[in-house]
Amino acid sequence: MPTRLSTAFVDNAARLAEASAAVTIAPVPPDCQSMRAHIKELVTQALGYLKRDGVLVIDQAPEPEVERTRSREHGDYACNIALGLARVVGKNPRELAELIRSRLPDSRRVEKVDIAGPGFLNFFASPHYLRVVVRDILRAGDDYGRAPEGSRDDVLLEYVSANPTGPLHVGHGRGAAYGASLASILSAAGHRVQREYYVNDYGRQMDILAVSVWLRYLELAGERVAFPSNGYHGDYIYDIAREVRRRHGDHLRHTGMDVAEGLPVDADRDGGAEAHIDALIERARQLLGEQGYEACFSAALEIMVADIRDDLDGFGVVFDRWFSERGLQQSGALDRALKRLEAGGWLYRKDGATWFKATELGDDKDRVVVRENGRSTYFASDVAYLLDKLERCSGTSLYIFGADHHGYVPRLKAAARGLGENPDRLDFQLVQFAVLYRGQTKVQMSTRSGSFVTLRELREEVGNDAARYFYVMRSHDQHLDFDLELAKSRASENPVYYIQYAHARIASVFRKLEETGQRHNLAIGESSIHRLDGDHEQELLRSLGRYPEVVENAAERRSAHLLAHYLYELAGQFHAWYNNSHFLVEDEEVRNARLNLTAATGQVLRNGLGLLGVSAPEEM
RNA sequence: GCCUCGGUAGCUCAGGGGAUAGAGCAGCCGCCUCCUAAGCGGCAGGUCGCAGGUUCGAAUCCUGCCCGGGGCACCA
Repeated sequence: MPTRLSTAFVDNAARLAEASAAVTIAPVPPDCQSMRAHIKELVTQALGYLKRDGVLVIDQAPEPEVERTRSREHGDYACNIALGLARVVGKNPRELAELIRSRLPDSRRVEKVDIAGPGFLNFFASPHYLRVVVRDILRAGDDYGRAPEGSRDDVLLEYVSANPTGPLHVGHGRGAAYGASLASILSAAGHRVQREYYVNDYGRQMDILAVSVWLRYLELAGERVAFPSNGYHGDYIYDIAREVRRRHGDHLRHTGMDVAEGLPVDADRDGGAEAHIDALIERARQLLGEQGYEACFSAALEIMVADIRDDLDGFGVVFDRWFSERGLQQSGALDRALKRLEAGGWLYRKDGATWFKATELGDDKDRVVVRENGRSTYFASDVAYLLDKLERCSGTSLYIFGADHHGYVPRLKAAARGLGENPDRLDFQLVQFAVLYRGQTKVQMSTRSGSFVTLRELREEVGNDAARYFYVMRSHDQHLDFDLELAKSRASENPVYYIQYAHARIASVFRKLEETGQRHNLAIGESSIHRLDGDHEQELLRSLGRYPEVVENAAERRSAHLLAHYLYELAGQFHAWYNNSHFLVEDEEVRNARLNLTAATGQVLRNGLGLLGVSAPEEM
């Protein structure tokens, strides 16, 4: 197949775009595209030609699916479009494949195209392309694999959003690691990403926190008070109480008698514990007054949020905004959202409460938005926050929930409909649970037993790198067995160390080079890149070239584990090559070509690990 | 009961319409005078839970069943 400059096909593309609305042209120049996207476009254009010339009579050409082949015999990429389209246009698949092939624009990235099996189009990457991969990587550096910002729709990603009533535990850790990695991946794939943590700083659980803190505060002050069974029992409550004492001295002190007098019995049966703690909250409000209560409440909130934030920061998990639920009330956003539902006729009153007609919008039951007691529900805040998000973000509002929250999906979609918004702009990713193992034995997660439960303890035990990687190495959609022993192991069976070791080895090659007084000459390496003809080298080249589409794919499928797997594979290919051949050879062409490939591999490992929040050490 | 995620090698998991189903670990056998053996190579290992269906083609989609995780608040 003769080669033509790729600009030619861009021109073709532009002309075609005018000729046929069915053909859409991506705004990304071909050299920045992943190979997969590039081939997709070649096929799309061929279909466009066939359609324009009346050879194919179709309304809308389907978007071609291009996949990497499993076996080398089938080239590098395969497209099955002819198999799917054959029946629609009444031709046999192989014949159709031949037609498509005949109209494929030339590309220097494609060596040849075969028609195989029942009608697959098999694309073989050109040697030119494979060589250019190394050059591109070394030139783009940290930007290799990054699509231009804004080339995909904007995403507002909300994740973690754990209640600030206690420290993060290992379950939150998975959502945090997954969310942070996904945010980076989406951003690399060209989405503009806003990361948000929704702080539930309003409602009964927060009141219980405030009261728990206050009671511990009284205890520290020397009062004798019974602690409610439904309060927060963790030791961290004492820490907060100490801080409250430091700030407010004895100003919030009342006698144990005054606190306890006339409260319903704290009993497990018949909701006694609930009634007890509610009464306790009321009592705190009375005794402390609005200001005193608020002092206690806000200290508890502030300290807890600061702790969570510090924890996440230490884990490399960051947010652009910490969105306050209370803020929704204060700003009037909540009222506005309810009015919007009201205006659409989606609210009604029953039993003294205000209900949202979720059932008519796809949920399985109606939801209360304002309780009989006049307080709005958590769901009402959710609706208000949703509205706010959809107004602030032109694209997708992406939620990362623990799997136990899956029931929220239909009600939030219903809310979107009720607000008059398109529910397809919401995307929900459910993160399944992680179970910790120490070797073969399951780690019990009870707070009581003192075995570890917090994210911080996990990070301290296995380190941030292992924790970040382990959390995302399985599909988020899948239960995760997290083996602490494996995570700490410094051997090849531990995938994090295996990958990091590959990176460290690469750095060590360059250190060794310097020690021997030699220099890496990029230019010689580039012009000699054709000397990389060994099987291991060819395989590495192919994998390196695949990186951008791995990122693309991981973003589309919201699957960080695809990147984790890829890096593991890439590291494996490097180790195999390393063991199989020497880099610091006499021949200056071969040496520099190999050093270029080595440097490129290091760069891709670094970029990929960076997206996962894992460090790429120079030595280990 | 309803909703949801799953059942793929001894174990942990990829693959989620396509061409001979893949890794790692565990098992067995090999590889350091040489840039990190914290590594590499080889062998062995599978009725893709079961039964139907759709399709030119099903581990993959649909239905039913069996087995497991999780969820179904005027809680947050």
